[in-house]
Amino acid sequence: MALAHIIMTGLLDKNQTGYELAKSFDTSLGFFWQASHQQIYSELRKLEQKGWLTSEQVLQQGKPNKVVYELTDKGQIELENWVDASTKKSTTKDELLAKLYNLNDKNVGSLIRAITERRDNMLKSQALYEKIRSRNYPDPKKLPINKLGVYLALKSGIENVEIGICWCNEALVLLANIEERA
Amino acid sequence: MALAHIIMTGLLDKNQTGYELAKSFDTSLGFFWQASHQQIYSELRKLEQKGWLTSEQVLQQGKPNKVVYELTDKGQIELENWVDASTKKSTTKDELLAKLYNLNDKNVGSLIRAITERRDNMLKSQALYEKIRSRNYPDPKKLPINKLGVYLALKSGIENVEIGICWCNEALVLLANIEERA
DNA sequence: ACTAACATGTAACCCGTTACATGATTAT
DNA sequence: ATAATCATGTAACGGGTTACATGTTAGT
Repeated sequence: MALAHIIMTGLLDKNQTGYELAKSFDTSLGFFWQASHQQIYSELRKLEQKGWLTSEQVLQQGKPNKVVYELTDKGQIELENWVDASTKKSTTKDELLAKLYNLNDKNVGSLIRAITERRDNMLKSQALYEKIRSRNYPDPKKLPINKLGVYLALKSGIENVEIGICWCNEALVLLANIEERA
Repeated sequence: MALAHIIMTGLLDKNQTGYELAKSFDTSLGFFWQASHQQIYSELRKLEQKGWLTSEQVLQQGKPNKVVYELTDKGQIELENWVDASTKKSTTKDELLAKLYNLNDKNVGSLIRAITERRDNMLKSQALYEKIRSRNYPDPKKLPINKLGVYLALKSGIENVEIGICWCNEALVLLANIEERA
């Protein structure tokens, strides 16, 4: 049931469409949860049926019409209950590390390419997160309580990409040595 | 299809039962992939049907009989193709960070408890990983190629829990301040 | 001409979780 | 007594992925 609550979390600050929420899942929400637009649209309809959200059609010209969702009081109560309830452990699915278990002199090249690709992605994420940090959280000591949690989540993301990038660089050095010998 | 290949990876070194593989998913494989025993048993049967594994019944006394699986040549080829194929991005699902977005003076207490629990779990993981490191990888420079990949995966896990623990500690300090004021 | 952004959706399928089930042995 | 370890499994349900579908406007 977590996706439901994360979508509602995305609607705390401002009302949004499914499309906008999907974009959030590519950026800010994206470093701790992934969801496709199909999942989001279908979940939004379920949440409205439960009375946790309301929706409003907005007609547009030159663009498709859109549906803007808003959190209800009932939804807010549900969110609070979720926060207080027990929290599931975080999970990771990382094919790359599994592939590394299979390292040999025939597949070093493929693995070097995969690690390089990961590093490039992480560098992009890092740039994005740092931009958000310098814009919205230049002085973390002065944050009001309602922004502190978001800041902590961002910080976690930044720290993770940082060591992720270091790890990629170190791994690439080690694997480059092997490839030379082969 | 990744679970299939990760199970086969688990059978590279030695033949194992579903039960033993499930335990690996609680420890070594566990920091980059999670799977329940139900998933593992059903996947093992599928893999045997595809001819990527073979199985052998081992009768035991005082314990339930067990089924030991072995990787076939066909399975090894399949594994190699998987390593060379394109790698999916790693994904994370982390409820705790989502809950932090909802931080307010009423739920600080719950969040402090959740972060404390996470830190305790990470400390346990850290102890386990460090034990594995000191036992099997005391001198990483002298590792043969077939152990280097596993070492790199372990290193990634160790680095992740390390900064994870630091992050928890910092977060707890910040949230403790808020709780005092409330 | 082609691609990206905008905006939403259906359908089929596979993956993953939860609950339930069995039954002996060993340790606290 | 109670719980943990060993060892495997079924069934129901819900979550998530992949493929397909539509149609305009703005930029290269």
